[in-house]
Amino acid sequence: MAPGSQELVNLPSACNMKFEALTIKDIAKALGLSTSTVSRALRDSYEISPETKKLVLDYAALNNYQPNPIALSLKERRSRSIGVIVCEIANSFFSQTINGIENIAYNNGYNVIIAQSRESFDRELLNLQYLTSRSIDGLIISVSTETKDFSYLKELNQRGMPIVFFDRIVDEIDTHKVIVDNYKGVYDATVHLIKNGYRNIAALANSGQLSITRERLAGYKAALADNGLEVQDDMIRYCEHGGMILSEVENAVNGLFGKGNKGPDAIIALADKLTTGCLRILKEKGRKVPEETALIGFSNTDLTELLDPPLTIIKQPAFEMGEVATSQLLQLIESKRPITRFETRVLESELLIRKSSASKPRKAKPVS
Amino acid sequence: MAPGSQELVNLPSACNMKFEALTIKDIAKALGLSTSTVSRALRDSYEISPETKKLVLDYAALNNYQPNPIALSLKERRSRSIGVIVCEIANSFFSQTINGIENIAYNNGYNVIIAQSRESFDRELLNLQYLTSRSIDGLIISVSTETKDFSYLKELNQRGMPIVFFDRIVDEIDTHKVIVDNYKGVYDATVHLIKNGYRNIAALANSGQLSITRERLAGYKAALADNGLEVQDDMIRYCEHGGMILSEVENAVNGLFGKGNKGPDAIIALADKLTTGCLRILKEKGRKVPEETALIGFSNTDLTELLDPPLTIIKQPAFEMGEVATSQLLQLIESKRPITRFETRVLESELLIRKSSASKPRKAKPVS
DNA sequence: ATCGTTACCGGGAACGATTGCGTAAAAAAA
DNA sequence: TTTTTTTACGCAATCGTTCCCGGTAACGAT
Repeated sequence: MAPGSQELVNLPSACNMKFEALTIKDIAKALGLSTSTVSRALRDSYEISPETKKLVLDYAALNNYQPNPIALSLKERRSRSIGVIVCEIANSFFSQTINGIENIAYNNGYNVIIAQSRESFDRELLNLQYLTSRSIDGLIISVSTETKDFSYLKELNQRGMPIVFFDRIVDEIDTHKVIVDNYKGVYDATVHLIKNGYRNIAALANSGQLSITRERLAGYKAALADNGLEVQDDMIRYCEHGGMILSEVENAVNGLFGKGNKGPDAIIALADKLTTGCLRILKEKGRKVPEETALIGFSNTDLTELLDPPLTIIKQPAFEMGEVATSQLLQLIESKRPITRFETRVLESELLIRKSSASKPRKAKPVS
Repeated sequence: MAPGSQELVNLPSACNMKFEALTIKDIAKALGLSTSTVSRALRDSYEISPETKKLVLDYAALNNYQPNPIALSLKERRSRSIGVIVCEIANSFFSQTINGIENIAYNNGYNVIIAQSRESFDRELLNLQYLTSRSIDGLIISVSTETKDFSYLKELNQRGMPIVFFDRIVDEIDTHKVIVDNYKGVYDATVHLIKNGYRNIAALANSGQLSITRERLAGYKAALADNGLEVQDDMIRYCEHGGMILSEVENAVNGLFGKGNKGPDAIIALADKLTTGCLRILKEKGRKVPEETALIGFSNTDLTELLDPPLTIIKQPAFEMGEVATSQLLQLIESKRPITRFETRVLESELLIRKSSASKPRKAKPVS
């Protein structure tokens, strides 16, 4: 009896208690071949005769053979999965970024393992260890607002783990990065406020060591300076926990309206969570937006349009950022020879002007 | 020379091009032991002398040994990862659920692979195949609004894949499930509208075959009936794509305000995406909320409070739902003997009353 | 001195797939 | 017909880990 004429139905029966996938060994046994032959037939090796190939291929197709990715991973010493660490996925910016990441990753046969730092350095470290212990092939990360110590990431990178940073990048680690032009985005937004008559503009920022904080504040300061306005240090407030705790934002905003000063007539919030947090606090304090205090800030929620008032926002191309980051990472992973020249892709942010930054009703004299 | 006195520093050097993890074999060689002994020492077997154990354990700790999860997976025929399919993670409800899922999963040494169906049946199927080919140990899923054919899921389940449904469940597949009391949630919300003077209440729903649609509409109809109001079929509109396409919501809402009828004085939206979508359309149409049309709906965004007007919402305990679903799944996965009795956990939703459903200004006669 | 017990440890076969190498048989060249 | 080449396949090692078998000491009991 020819091998192929055997019954094709002796696959693991559907009544098995536990799902047992068809293996290459099963095919070999069923067809009276060796596993090597089956493996080569499936990979379309030239060493296998057309007849045998057809036999194997047909059997595999009929019984829905799927190569075991775990065995492959062990053999090839790669897991075909990449790790992503963000502070939280419930944040629109990050969930959109993840969409972009998954888009590219899945198309290239990689799966994505997502972890959340929740703006905590400890959790970030924990996630990092977890992910590396799950032997990921590469890492995409936007560091937490608490992170000051990058030694672990640095060491990981030096030991050969491909890493791509996005949004909150780390200057001292040389690798691919994706950001928006934070300087320009905030500069333009600040100028927009100034043009609309605001003169006492405060900034609400994440912790100072964050790349986005530095770049965005630089844009803010430059815009003020270029328009003859003084940069006042007490008009810049930092939120060490990135607005994860509302009371932190509350303290920051209250600080702006502290004793003695009349408070800012506009606030620019330099992160998603801070923007909506700030609006919430302003409403709680009963300050009218934009009449008493204008508000503008980074955000990627499409709900900002429906807020009261509709919020002027700086929007990042989150989806695209995820796509770019993943392409860069896959390049690092799949490159034959080590890559030494790294790129930092800078995308453009978008300023969506709405009511929260409407022209200031001028009841006083024009600006000095 | 005693085995332990060897140098402990000949680990894979940090200058390796590619990160090479320490294996049990390396430890064995370095310590002059066999791999079996090292393995047993690490697992604290009684067969190993305390001295040898200490030797191995110290060496492992010093050189930061991490067992290779892939090799373990291959040996134990389990991947220690679970798949999650939701329609989109950018949806607050789902991202919060995922938080709950990850919380439990990570604490139990599982990792989570997330896939998005984007309310498309085809993508759901694709994800399903992808996840199973990545040999996940179990699946948590909320089916897409398009899904009418559950045969693939059913077959998968019958072949032994543990599955837990949440939110959008499938009645015909017998397994653990987590939902909220959709009937009661909508019933109460509808009664709330009636109490506030609304009489012509429309419902905006996902596609009709979805479990949540059926349950929620039942609550809606019962509330109307119990209060002597007639259920009008043209006051119920369906969105086959779950509001992923805004024009779909627009058509549905426009249908409500069609020719001849004066339109509803209140709308209850039976899904997150529909709620905000509906508000957007109402605003575009220039209809005042709640004066002309009240709005109430499912939502889990904390931004609804800041909307114009602040939205009355039915909020689901998303985080808890994720936790419960994961606990159930782990129970299915790790149970020694097959589980035949399944539970459907029903949690309570929360009605947060805000301005969008405020009492109707009564200019007419009280109700008949 | 011999046997049985206990304590400790190693050999080697799995898990599922790939791959270098060896080698039959068949085909081609001599 | 003999030699060489080609074709087509199998054997066995490998990846990192576990675990079933052994096996060998030491020790007390007989």
